[in-house]
Amino acid sequence: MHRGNRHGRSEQARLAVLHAADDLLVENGFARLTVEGIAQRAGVAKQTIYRWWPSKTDILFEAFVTDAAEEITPPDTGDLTRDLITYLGALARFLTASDAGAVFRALTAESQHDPALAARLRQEHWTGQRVRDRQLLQRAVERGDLPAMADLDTIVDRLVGPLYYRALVTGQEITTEFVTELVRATIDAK
Amino acid sequence: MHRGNRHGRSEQARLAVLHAADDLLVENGFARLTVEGIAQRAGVAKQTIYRWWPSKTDILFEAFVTDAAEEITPPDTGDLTRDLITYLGALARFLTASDAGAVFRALTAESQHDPALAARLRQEHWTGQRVRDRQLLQRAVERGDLPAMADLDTIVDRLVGPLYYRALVTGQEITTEFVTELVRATIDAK
Amino acid sequence: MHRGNRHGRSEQARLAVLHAADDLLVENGFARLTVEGIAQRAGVAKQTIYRWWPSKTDILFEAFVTDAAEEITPPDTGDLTRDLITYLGALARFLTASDAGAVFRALTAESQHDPALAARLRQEHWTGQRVRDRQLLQRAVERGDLPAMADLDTIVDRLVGPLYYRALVTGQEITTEFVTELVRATIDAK
Amino acid sequence: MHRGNRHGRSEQARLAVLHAADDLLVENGFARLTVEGIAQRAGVAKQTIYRWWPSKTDILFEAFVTDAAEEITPPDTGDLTRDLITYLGALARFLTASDAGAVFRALTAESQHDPALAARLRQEHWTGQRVRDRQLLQRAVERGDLPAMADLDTIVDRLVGPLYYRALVTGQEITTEFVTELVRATIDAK
DNA sequence: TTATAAGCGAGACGGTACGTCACGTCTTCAT
DNA sequence: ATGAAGACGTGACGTACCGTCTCGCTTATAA
Repeated sequence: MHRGNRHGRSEQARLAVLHAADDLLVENGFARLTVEGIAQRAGVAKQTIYRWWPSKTDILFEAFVTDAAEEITPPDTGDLTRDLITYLGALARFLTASDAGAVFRALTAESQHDPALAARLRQEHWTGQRVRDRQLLQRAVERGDLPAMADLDTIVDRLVGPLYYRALVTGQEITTEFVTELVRATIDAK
Repeated sequence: MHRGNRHGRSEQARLAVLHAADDLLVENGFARLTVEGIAQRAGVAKQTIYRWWPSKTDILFEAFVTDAAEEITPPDTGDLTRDLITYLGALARFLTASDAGAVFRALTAESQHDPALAARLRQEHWTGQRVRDRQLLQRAVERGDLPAMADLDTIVDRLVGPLYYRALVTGQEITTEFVTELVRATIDAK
Repeated sequence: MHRGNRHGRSEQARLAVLHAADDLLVENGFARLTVEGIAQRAGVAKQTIYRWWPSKTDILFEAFVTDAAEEITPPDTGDLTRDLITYLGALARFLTASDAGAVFRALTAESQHDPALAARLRQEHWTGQRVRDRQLLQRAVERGDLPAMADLDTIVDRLVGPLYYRALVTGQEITTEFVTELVRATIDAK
Repeated sequence: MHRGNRHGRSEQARLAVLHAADDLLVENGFARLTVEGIAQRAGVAKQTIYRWWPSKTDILFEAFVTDAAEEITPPDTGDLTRDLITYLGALARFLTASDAGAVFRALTAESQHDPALAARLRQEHWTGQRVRDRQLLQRAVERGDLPAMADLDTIVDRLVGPLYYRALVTGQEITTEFVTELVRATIDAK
């Protein structure tokens, strides 16, 4: 329960802040998310927040990293097409319908205005996420389901790119048909 | 510079505001863009801004719509592959390296936090943009360069989605090879 | 109602702040007097206070100068002893029992910690007050009730000094007998 | 430096706090005197201060009582006029030019805002100080240098009052001539 | 000669108020 | 009627200290 400093930081306060930030984001949206509001909701002093987090996006970041990243880990059943359809469906649901996805969207949006946040997202999220995304294809290559010379990075982008695009950029709906056709056209036709 | 009169709104003030907003966004980023700053830079009263624009994103929106949308109109030379590569290259440059693209990124980011802005972007930008994007493929269908039963909407998403994804979401570089491979895999292999 | 700047400062807000500061000082004491409290009581924005007054002592100062200084102007009936007893009695009451006196005590106390305030009190209060105090004696000299060579400044200090001393320093009571004896010993015995 | 034990408080810490408070008051003034600052300067934990002193004025009070009160004990050579002039000169120096006097002025100022401190000053300082001040006159009465019926309390106030008034209230200079004239007029003319 | 407990340095905590920034509204005056 | 100027009420910012609260270390007795 204690660490680092002599007797250290309150884990209770830390978790209260993360949950309060999460809740308030989902309830009111990022525009109305204030450090004072988080402090009040968490029953914590504002100074305690500023002591440990440089800004409110850092709070969201920690909340995101803590409990959200594994929501979008691809499955591995050995059936590439089925795995992809499952995964992209879960990804669509994460991006458009989950609380963790709301945090992700807010962070991605803010990273357009904040290069430091953008860098942190790249280093602490995308590095790992791209590895996880590739693995699905890598295993298919190893099984012989995909040609060995395929540029896996580009294939990953061709699979997930259209989903992020619809969810974050144009706001179009992501239907089952769209996902199915996307996977079929990208993989099967190869 | 005083232009108060009884014959309607000052075009001079309008343009000064749009350019000031544009410049300040590019110079300082969205986070430091304030209505007061725009007013000062434009040599205009704050009230004049609030009289004509509900919020600072509306200023950016007008600046974007006014002089930016045509930057990303697809060409039409009759050679589908070449046109697509040209277009996607221009799109990548727009998204990552142009002033108008900076405004677009800021608006897209804010639209994550602001449903009204999201709706306005859909109605006043994406509706037209998707039509323009489809036309390129539609003409290819008419020429017989693409099969008639193709789901053009999905193909559009498969072409531009990965670009927006890299530019706005992961921040990865968009190389010529990436664009070429993307077009080849999406169109030629069909 | 308007002055200086183009259309200017709100007299209503100014008075509300002065009265709120006065009231809160008397009710709660200086230690609990906060700018936020004054703003709330006055129904005024904190920024409005900071726009016009550098600190809360400046508010009190303005309240003091505005409506308090003339409470301690010496009378002039031609009877020196009687005038002095009347005046010193009023002064004692001002110092120990009046709202204006509470403001004066607070300002004098703060001036011990704040050289700028001390200088302002000297220039804007004591300069005039000492002139008023001397006039009483000066007129007595002119009437021949006091010897012409008397050092009036020192006599003023010998008369009012013990009162301020008791009221502000030791907190002793100031009785009628004390005042009478003080005047008798200082003036009559001369 | 650790001095924890089971037999009471650390004299070292106590003195470090008193000296730190004294020094910081003289260096920065009362307004910038904080418990945290004292703790840091003294190399002592904040809690150690709060364990032994209810507030920062109590620290100053202890510093004042410890090493300052005897600076203003009247002399006794048998020559009343000379003793008074000596004493009032020392008092003036104490009030306007000594470090102990700075502490005294700060405490007196704060006592305007803090009735508990005012009461403590009366009981622990003024009670004794007034006795010491009277004694000078009392001995003169016993020697026959002053009439037996004189109201010694009032005479004390008439002698020291004008000095405190100038030093603490109006900020006027206290010259040798002023002191001499004050004593002459109060004592000799009697 | 060991254990025990008081005093200590350290510093995190919930708070209050600070002084600043920008918001969006308003009123005035000049054009 | 419009625009430039700018004061206003509002609300959040990030900081400074407040006074309280553990924590783990040091040390002088008392078992």
